Amino acid sequence: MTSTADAPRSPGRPRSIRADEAIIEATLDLLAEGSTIEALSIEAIATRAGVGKATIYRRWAGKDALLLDALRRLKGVLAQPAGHSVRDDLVLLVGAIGKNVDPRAAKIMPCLAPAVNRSADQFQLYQNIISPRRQLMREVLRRGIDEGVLRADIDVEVTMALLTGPMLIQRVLQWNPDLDEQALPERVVDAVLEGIRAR
Amino acid sequence: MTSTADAPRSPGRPRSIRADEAIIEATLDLLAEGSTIEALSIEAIATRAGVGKATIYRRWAGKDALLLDALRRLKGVLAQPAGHSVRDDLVLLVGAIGKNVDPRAAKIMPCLAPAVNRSADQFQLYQNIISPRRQLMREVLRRGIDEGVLRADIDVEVTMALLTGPMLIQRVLQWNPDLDEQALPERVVDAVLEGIRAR
DNA sequence: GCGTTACGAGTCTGACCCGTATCGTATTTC
DNA sequence: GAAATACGATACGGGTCAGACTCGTAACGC
Repeated sequence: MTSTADAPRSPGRPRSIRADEAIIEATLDLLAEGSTIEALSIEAIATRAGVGKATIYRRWAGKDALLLDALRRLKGVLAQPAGHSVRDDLVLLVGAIGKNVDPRAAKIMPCLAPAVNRSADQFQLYQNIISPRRQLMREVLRRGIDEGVLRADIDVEVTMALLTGPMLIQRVLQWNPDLDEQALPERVVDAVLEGIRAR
Repeated sequence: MTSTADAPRSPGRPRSIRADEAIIEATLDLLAEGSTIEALSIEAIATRAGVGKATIYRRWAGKDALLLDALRRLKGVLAQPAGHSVRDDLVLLVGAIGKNVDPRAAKIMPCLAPAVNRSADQFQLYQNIISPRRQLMREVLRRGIDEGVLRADIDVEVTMALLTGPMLIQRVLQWNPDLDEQALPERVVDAVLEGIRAR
């Protein structure tokens, strides 16, 4: 955002907060309605927000800067594991993957996949968003090891990929349309816990 | 492609096969260089291929049809599991996920994620590409169950997601930059086989 | 009230692109 | 050699968009 933290009381009419909101909301709405990131035009955003183009350019340097701000709004709150059962905590965390407070996020997220690998900035943004969630899961796994519920020799990072991957490809890519997304978190956690080898 | 199977010997100059090649190659090259699907223009392809635009429109109805043909070239050959050890076969199949003969595919694949969920056609195309691979893995898992190597009560579809997901998010999304992609297939298969619960 | 800044709406220039058409030329069959 | 079809190149009208700009108006501090 352009705004500096300090506000030495500048003269003139202050910027409209409603315009800020409207621009961000319009951006997210358009994305959620199916527009691709690059098909999204400042003109369309301005029209949708009921705002002049200049009002947008006055706040952001360009589409990228605006998008960055808009996408930040999508970060849902972190799920809070209860801390009783390791299994239940994992089910909660796995179920929270790709599930955001803002329903628009579900439509928007898949669009970010290509962007993430093209610019280092966007890759960093992505990592910043997911790393706290990853940390949460890491802690639960470590707790499981400490409590003796999980084997001590597991690779925690691989295990996180194991738990996250299935849910992510299903939610983002619709990898297998026949899978029951509702029941998946539990299924995944239990399968990973027990293993599939016959005993 | 436009070409009909039968060739009743049409008069006039035949279409240049080199042009066909050049157009497809130019398309894949541009995509691999970072162009997004929708940023890709017929004009850019024509220029890159050293070809007139008309030559492209003579062959394909539009960008979509051309892309469809071009992307078909990326399908790698199916990995062929040896059929001895279930574990080794799974490691082979998991390692083959997202790994294509054409090195450009790695750059192009992430771009398809958004497209897949926007049009039913493209979703179908995607499913057509992955479903034979899925079938291959399904057969290995079934064989494992029949041979008594795998538990009989596992959900085969969930297990496939379990094996595929981690590899896919790592190869396509670079989900965790610190993970050793080389060793991942083996790690994933073994973890899924053994489970992580302490015993 | 005055200077300052923001506002929505609109205009303008210069890109870029699509899809078609038209050049003159090349390559094929009959 | 004539008809047919392809070729690369280029021009065309129609479209969208970026950004910078201009209006007349609105909100703020002094």
